[in-house]
Amino acid sequence: MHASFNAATIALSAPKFGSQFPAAVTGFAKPQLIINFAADEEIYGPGDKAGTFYKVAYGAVRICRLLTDGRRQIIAFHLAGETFGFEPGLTHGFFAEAITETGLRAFNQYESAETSHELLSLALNEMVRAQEHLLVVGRQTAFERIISFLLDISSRQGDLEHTELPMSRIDIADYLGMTIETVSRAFAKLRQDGYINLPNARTVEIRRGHALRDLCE
Amino acid sequence: MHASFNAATIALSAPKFGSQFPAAVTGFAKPQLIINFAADEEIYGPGDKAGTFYKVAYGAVRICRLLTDGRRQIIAFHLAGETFGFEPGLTHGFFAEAITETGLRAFNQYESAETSHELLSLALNEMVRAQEHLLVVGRQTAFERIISFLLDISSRQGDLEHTELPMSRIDIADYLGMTIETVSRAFAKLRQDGYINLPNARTVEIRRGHALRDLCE
DNA sequence: CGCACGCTTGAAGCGCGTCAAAAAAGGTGG
DNA sequence: CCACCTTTTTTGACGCGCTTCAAGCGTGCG
Repeated sequence: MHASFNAATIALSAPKFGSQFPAAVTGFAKPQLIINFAADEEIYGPGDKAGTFYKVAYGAVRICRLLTDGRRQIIAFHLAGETFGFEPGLTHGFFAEAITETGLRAFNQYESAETSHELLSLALNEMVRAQEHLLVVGRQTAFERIISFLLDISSRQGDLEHTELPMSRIDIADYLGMTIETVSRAFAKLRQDGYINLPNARTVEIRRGHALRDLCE
Repeated sequence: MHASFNAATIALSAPKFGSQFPAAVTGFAKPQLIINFAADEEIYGPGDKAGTFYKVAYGAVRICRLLTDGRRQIIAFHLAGETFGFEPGLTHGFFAEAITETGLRAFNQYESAETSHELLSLALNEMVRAQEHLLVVGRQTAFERIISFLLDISSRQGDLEHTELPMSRIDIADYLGMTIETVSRAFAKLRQDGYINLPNARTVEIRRGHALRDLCE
């Protein structure tokens, strides 16, 4: 909560960041302030002022939304190197929370016209990510969803054979629109069938990535 | 198929359109060419060259994606006045198809830097639409999904008490991640419980919109 | 150590999908 | 306008996949 407040404060009140944005987004920033969040700490929530976006320095972030009875849908996970936080209006409509201990670099969305094209590209990619996730959640079986998820995360981490899952089974379930029990059973089945190793609950070693790809098309 | 080819041709080879884009997007265009499509005609498909976006003059459009075994997910419906077609890469990743007889105005995405902000806004709105739809598909019951769908479509058409559905039950099912039978049963239940009238399969009269809103939160 | 929390596994129930067929709507030609 | 066909929608019966409920298991931390 405290660091969350700092995040907004720093990002919105430090005009000196302006000239660095274009370079920073592409990864060529000068040494820059990193805002740290503890596990499960809120980064922003519905109603909070928008206009800032974030690049994950380390850790992982979940974007989610709740129904009034507590049902939760995680819209996206963001890992190190990825960018999130853009919204069309003046305020956020979703929660962003640190999953593990996480560091973020903040950028002001309206600071520089030069970033507009870059920002458009990021927004479009995020749009497509959500759209493709719709296919997974809407039309794939529980088993296929887990496979899609594992292939997605492992490819984004760069190492197919050794994948660290920063998120809990509950997070995975709420991302894929299922329950933790079904998530767990799907993992167990994949291990039994020799597609993956599970040294522990948060580590996945994909053994037959190509075969897995075929299983969820 | 034939008109589909025309669409791409006209939009990409007519530089005279350039100066009109900013005004056109905001609805102040000079008289402009409308490309017509028959019902179920493809507007573009995966692999087709992107860089053009479209504003629906009349009719309705579905954006969808297929799994290899034929399962289909409709990502979005676009009604008269709405804009679609932006993609991050050089080629499209989805199908766009006319649902009914439809007329479109085409715009070149890269023609004018002035549209960049406007385009960003459109892309962000489309991103949020997809993200919110994820909550519906991932976490709501079949019954709630139908309610969300009806409220969404009717509000976009402007008239809550009299809503025309341009799309079939199959389209609705593929949009909400369910089957046509379940869609039909949900409609029947809503009618039995007095929430809606169904003069015919494509016309819905919402009788207790506020109560419906409460039912799906 | 022992409690707490996250994960796994089992058993039972239910919502939705599947299969099947009737009913309604739309389209065509006479 | 009606007869005939096709397509869409509705309705019913049944089965399965996933959720729910419940209990064990492993691991970390005070």
